[in-house]
Amino acid sequence: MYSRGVNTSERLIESTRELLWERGYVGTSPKAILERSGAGQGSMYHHFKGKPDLALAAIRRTAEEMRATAEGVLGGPGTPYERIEAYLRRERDVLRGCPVGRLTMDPDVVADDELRAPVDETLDWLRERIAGIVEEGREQGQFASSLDGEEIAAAIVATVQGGYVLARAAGSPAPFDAGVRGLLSLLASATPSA
Amino acid sequence: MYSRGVNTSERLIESTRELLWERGYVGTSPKAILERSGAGQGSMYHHFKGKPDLALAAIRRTAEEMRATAEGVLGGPGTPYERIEAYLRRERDVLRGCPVGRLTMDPDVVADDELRAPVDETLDWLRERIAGIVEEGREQGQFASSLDGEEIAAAIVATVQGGYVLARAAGSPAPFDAGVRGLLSLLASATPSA
DNA sequence: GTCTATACAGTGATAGAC
DNA sequence: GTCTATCACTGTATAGAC
Repeated sequence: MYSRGVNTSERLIESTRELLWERGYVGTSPKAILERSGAGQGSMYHHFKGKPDLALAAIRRTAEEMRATAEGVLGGPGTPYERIEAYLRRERDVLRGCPVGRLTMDPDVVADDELRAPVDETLDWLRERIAGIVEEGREQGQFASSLDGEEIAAAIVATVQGGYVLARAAGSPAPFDAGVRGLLSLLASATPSA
Repeated sequence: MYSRGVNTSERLIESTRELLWERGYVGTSPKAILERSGAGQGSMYHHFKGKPDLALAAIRRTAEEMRATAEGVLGGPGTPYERIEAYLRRERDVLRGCPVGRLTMDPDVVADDELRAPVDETLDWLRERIAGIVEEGREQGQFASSLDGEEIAAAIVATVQGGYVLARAAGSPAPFDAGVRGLLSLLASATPSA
């Protein structure tokens, strides 16, 4: 429940974001959204065309937020390795998983191009952003020239996304942290001089 | 009486396995299972206590199968690096995702210890199995002694699980393959002599 | 073991009053 | 803009006949 200062449309979107993160698209019912937001049936269908429309607004906002969070770390100070390390080690609520990545396991999201688009664009942007940083590191001689920026970036983002899977399976953040350490140890040893 | 082919209980389990893979636990209804298996309502509740009980049987079988498939590659011939490469490059229906890993995004599976157990045990076994191979490679001098077997194994399994996420987001297997190549390039360069 | 009938809450949406 | 009423349909399960 949100304070009365925030308008109904806003509360609906925020409640939907929470539920999509917790239960996914298939597992989130309009009824649950209404209960959490404190809005009535009529309000929801006044502001949004239906469940997919509201979910789209929620997914777009979550995607934007994830992008901003990542950019805050990746665009920070430090060497390429340090910025990648900062991204990998950044504080996360590991057991909750990634609010964007989890949507890829939702059949109704993947089947709908409009719902999938923000997910695709965000993860694509993230890989490109990291690929550029790896290339930067190569040019500076921090990484071996044999490395491919896009491939390393894909491995980095996959390690994070897969780390969530392992952590949720285990009921503990430990496998996530182990994977991150493993990847960083490989990256650290992939220097031209090593 | 085997003359009529596969028995009903078997068909129910197989149909449930398919649906869990395609739509997850929350997205799979008893009705859909009955339609796909050709069984009637009564048969299902005769053989199984309900949806969770049937799902448990299906998940256990899928987990066993995944383990056998992985062991087939990891226990094969070749150096430690080659066996890990064989595991990473093994043919996969990438866009369908991992039938075990995808269950970790299902709130009702993660919330139920009995349903989560086969998922946990399988991914845990996989990490341990690969960790042993990495240790083997270290002892043989193929991998740098600075590497930690369990950490590298976590990174490997996470790259696969996360690769599925990236591929499904993109609607293409390309990011999965890129991540695998990236990880292998890092592993290949993490030799004591490199 | 399998079938049909039944139950009853939940889902996703529409209609119309205020 | 928001509310309540209503609706057709699905989800999950039980009962009892065959």
